Amino acid sequence: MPVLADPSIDQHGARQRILDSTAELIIEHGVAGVAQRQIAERVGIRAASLYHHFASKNEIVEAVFRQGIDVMEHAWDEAAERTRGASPQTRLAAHIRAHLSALFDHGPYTAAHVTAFRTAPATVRDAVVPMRDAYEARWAAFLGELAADGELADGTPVGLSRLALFGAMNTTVEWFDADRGNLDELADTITHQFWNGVAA
Amino acid sequence: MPVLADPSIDQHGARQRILDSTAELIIEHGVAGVAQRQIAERVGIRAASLYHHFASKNEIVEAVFRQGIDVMEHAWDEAAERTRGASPQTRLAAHIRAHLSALFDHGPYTAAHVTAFRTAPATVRDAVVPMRDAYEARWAAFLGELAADGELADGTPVGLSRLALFGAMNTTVEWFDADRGNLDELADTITHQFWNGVAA
DNA sequence: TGGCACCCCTAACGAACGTTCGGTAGGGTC
DNA sequence: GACCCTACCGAACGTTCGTTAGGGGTGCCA
Repeated sequence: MPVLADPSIDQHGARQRILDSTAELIIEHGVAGVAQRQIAERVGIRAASLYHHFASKNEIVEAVFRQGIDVMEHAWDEAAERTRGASPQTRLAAHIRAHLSALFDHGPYTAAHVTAFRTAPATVRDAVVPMRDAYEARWAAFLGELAADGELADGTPVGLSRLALFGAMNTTVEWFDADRGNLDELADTITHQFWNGVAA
Repeated sequence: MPVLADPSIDQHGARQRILDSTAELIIEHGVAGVAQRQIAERVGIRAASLYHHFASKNEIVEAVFRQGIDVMEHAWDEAAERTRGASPQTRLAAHIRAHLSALFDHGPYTAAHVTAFRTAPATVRDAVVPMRDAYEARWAAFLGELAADGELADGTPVGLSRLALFGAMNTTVEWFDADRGNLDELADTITHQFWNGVAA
């Protein structure tokens, strides 16, 4: 069986380059602000050729979002495995760092997802919601476990706290420059602020 | 001088209804996802009639953003005046509550601004940036003052902490339902989390 | 009564949109 | 040599986009 001639390699390359360009453009202009001719130009093909790889624009967008959630989930799993049995704060720090890694270290997919999901067409949103929910459920379970173990302050509204943390993490894509800033420091700051607050 | 017959009242009415509809649509679909014919339909006029009130779509969007920042600034000023001389935590709580008020209590303008500014056309962004910066400067000065007074933990990266707080507050528009939830409770949660953290 | 802002209309413009179509170059398979 | 598949193309489709031109009606003021 020929390996080098495997056609799925080339296909994968083109497909992936389409998703890459789309994700970058979505971050910049939002879903509705991206034209397929723009995507095609970045990839180096014509707009009509996109239809060889995807059935529609929405299908491209959906694939971008799915990959963004995939990246988050893999980052979560890796962090969970690496810190199994560690202290609550260590595990929390690892998961926050993993989420930021998904946003900055593993392509533009997660950033495209968290910034543009809300304004995407309803059909796309509906198709992706279950994956989103599954990821959020991991966080909810983790924080619920911490609360049950008495690691969180009494009366902490776990759901609200989680959403506030998500907000703090996800909006970093609007101002954090991964090329200049230090992602570890950013993760430490967010972790410390979430855990201890800023008061003296 | 006739007051009821003031023509600026009617003009203001139509103009404001245009901005209102535009802001609502922007929150839902992003700037590029909103068509002028949609805006006009909500207002109850034809798309061409928008040009009696604004010179272009971008000018409408810019006016929405400006009003959104205006609302934030007024909310800030009101909170600052009301809590002058109070404790740091009281003042912080008032400003957080004021920012959330701007997002949920005073029309869709602030929500449209914080969610859609990043993906708006560059010309619109550039025109609005000075107003944005002025508002952020108020927060920066306030938190800097707290740090100088020793109210914040040593080594707190004030800039990063402020941006994380902004992220937590601004993303509430994605999930908080002002009709069901209690805005005071939300503000208290965010304030407490920012100040004290969630740890037991 | 006439004028004149003001507000909105119908109709239409060129450009850009997502999408479809038929076709072709190149390589692998029988 | 006939056939098929992959990857892409140019051209065009109908629709929608932001925008413009020109006109009509209403109400205040001289």
